Amino acid sequence: MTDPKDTINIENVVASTGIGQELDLQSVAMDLEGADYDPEQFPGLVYRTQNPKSAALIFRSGKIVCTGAKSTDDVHESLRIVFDKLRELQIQVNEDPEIIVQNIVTSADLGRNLNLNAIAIGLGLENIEYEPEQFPGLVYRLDEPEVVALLFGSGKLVITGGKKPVDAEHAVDKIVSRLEDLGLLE
Amino acid sequence: RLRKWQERIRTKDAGERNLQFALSEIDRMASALGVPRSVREVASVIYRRALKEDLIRGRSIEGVATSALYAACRKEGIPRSLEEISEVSRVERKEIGRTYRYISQELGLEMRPVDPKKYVPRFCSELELSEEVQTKANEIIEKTAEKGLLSGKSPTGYAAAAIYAASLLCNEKKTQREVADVAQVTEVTIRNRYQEQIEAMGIHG
DNA sequence: GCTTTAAAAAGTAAGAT
DNA sequence: ATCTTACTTTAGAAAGC
Repeated sequence: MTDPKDTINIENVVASTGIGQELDLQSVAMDLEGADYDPEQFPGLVYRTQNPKSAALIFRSGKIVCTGAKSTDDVHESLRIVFDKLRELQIQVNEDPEIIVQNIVTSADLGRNLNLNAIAIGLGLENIEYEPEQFPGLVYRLDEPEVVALLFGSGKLVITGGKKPVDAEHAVDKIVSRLEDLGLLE
Repeated sequence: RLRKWQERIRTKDAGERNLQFALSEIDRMASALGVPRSVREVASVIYRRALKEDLIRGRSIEGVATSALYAACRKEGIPRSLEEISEVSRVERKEIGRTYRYISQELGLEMRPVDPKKYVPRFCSELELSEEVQTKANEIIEKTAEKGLLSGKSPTGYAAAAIYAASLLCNEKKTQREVADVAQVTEVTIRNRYQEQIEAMGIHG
């Protein structure tokens, strides 16, 4: 059987950084083509990169949030593009701004259908949240690694809240062993 | 000092008034839903616990009261869907669901997922279906749920599909629209669940 | 608390064809 | 009846209301 760990795929990476300079978003919005800026609605300016695909939220303070990238490498590549665009507008950008990964969203497949009702009771009703009237996934919060897993009847799952790619692997291992111990993964 | 004393009384009175308002709202909604007195009592106990644990801060009294009633109905085995609950509340469905999940978690209510069979008697009586249909619908729910068909599916849609299927099998046919209306789900949902259930039961209509 | 961004999972819903 | 689009849930940062 294929190891569920091998089915892990990073779907989204959220990271934050800063250019170390204050910005006049109004003028940046004018000069940067494709920029969306509506301060009434949200204080950040939205700038999307195409390759790799991502969305950067640029703030007046010079801080930036990058989301939508498929890997940590893509986050760095996307932000490199954003930094260069800003430099083209004669804006000073620090040499190598520190980029901090804040969250990684992953998907995986256990390869078996899951009986969520049995899992809810097996894992302990106090540890899970399963309200199929509101959402089809069972919400399972792990302490180590500190991530949240959404389990579906198809055996597919989503893991979010991790800061390193290995967090998802550890989470999948723990979930698999716990379900096996309960005899709910057969 | 005298002033502080008055403030305490004022605060106490305000708190008392809020509690009375919440309890009267629970009573009003419970009456509108036609649930027994035991459910209102369970709901008020849940509300008082939420109040004691300070879970109302940042939330509306009405929202917590409605969620307490929703939880109470489930605890008492006569669930009302969020859709039904929201019709007698001035709080919107999404907010009721969120608040319910919050107080359920914080108070450790350990609520089990709603069993679709719990909706069968009420839905069937609204449709004027016989005891035979109810028994058949329960059987369909029981057997298909055992095969894992229930995972992730909404209890009302699941029950509605089983009732629709049972009505056909017992020659007391109700249209998908009629069943969809009492269960407050779409015909598409009934169609989808019905198809899966029939397949799993090895039946053909 | 909310606002905005992106992305997956699967169920449900609404409007169009 | 089927298709498309959209909304539900999870996490996290940003600045401001």
